[in-house]
Amino acid sequence: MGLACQQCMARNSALCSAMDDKEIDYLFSFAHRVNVGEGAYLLHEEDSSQYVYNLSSGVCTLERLASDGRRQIMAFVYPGDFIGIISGPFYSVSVQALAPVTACRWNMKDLQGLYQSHPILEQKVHEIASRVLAVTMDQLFVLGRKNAVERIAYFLLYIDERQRKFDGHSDSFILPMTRIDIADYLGVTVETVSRAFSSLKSRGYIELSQAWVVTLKDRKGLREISEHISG
Amino acid sequence: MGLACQQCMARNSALCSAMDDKEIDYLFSFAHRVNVGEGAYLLHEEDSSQYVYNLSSGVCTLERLASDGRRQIMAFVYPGDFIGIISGPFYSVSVQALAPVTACRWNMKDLQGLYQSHPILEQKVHEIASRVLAVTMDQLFVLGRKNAVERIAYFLLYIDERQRKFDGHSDSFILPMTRIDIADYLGVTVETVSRAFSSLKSRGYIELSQAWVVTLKDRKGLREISEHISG
DNA sequence: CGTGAGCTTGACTAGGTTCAAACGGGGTGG
DNA sequence: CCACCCCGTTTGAACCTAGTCAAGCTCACG
Repeated sequence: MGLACQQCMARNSALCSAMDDKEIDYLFSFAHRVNVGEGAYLLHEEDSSQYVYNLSSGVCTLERLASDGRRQIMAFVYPGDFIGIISGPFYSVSVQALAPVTACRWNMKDLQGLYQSHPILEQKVHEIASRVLAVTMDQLFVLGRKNAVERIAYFLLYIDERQRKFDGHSDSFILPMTRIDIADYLGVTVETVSRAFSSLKSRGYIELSQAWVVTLKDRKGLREISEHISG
Repeated sequence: MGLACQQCMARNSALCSAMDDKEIDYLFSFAHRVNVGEGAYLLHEEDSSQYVYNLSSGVCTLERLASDGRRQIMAFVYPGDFIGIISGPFYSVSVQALAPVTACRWNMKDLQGLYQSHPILEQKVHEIASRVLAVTMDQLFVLGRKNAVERIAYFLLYIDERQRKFDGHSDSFILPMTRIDIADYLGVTVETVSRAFSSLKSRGYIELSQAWVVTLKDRKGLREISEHISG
């Protein structure tokens, strides 16, 4: 377990970075490793929230599905992110793997038990939850007030930010999600996503060597677009 | 202070309800009372988050303002609600009073200091934060996937729910916010809000004796509309 | 080399925005 | 006390963005 943690992609996550190697080993001695395949669900919104997960590898969507089929993706979950850190009876979102996923899982009770000996843990967990709330509010603003192209520009900068630490510091990255996922994240249709990509491409802001390989040619320009700065 | 707490409209809030009268008195011995007038800001998004507030009376908007004037209201804050329970350097939203507001204010440090002697406090605070996150995600779904009339139906049921405990159990309630506020909450324009109200009114789902006095004539119907159940 | 899933593009439609005007109710000043 | 005004709301008409439906394209895979 100790070795696995040293190599874990989540090694520098908000939680782990607060502890030294020995403490991490101790924390992870309570953890179970979980694997789920592409398209499978790590958890469902109606499940009782007894587990907390820390994503080690892969990418997930955090989503909610309406009875009529409409879907809203709340967030994309990357290695190092925590899932299920809520104190309520149920997760209120489902988590689906976009690519094969490995994660560490704790019993909520175990984790809460550790709070007494490691009070920093509880504080960190609260910090993580606060961060999630702030990001969700960013997203609220996007869905409430931005148009299609602004949303895509925002999305690309956001993904760039999130994946930079995995993909290295190049200007290109590979999108792990489909256009449908992007549409369901940004509250638009696939066609609108596609048209916005094409628009940004034809105007020279991005390059698409393949549909899912994006190169940001003009970050500053994208930022102006996403912030609605007419220039 | 003890007497004030007994009468406080927030007496049954998530936090207070976890403690007995004596504990509440102790908790509130650390609190300061704050008043702000209509239209004034209780706090700004860029302020450092050193205080936590508990609204005693009045109603606030929790909002974010873009440089180009676009505004998104994240939530309406009612008596008993907490504001600023985040562990990050800044509030990331501003809080504006729709009507004259009184609130109890704690120093975040003081509150955190109480965690040791009253561990239930920390747990409750986390529960409140979790609830806020879940509600914000409901809101995300609304902005991402619902049309104008569905949004208004959802909004009316939500306000009804929230205000029922203050306005009594009648079918009518008084909206404390303007149409513009509703528009900025639901991610549409004032005109669209107004048209949706008119539509629901002409179809018999609601009554408007004055613009801000709403009577729900058919809660079930409104629920079906807000859930997009075609009937 | 054929197939199919995912992506793009086009033409048309619809729902919401924009701009403009009228309405209504509460408050102020003559 | 009434006329006037102002602000928020409603309504109307034109416009436009994004949605819908349909066809064609690309590329990975069998």
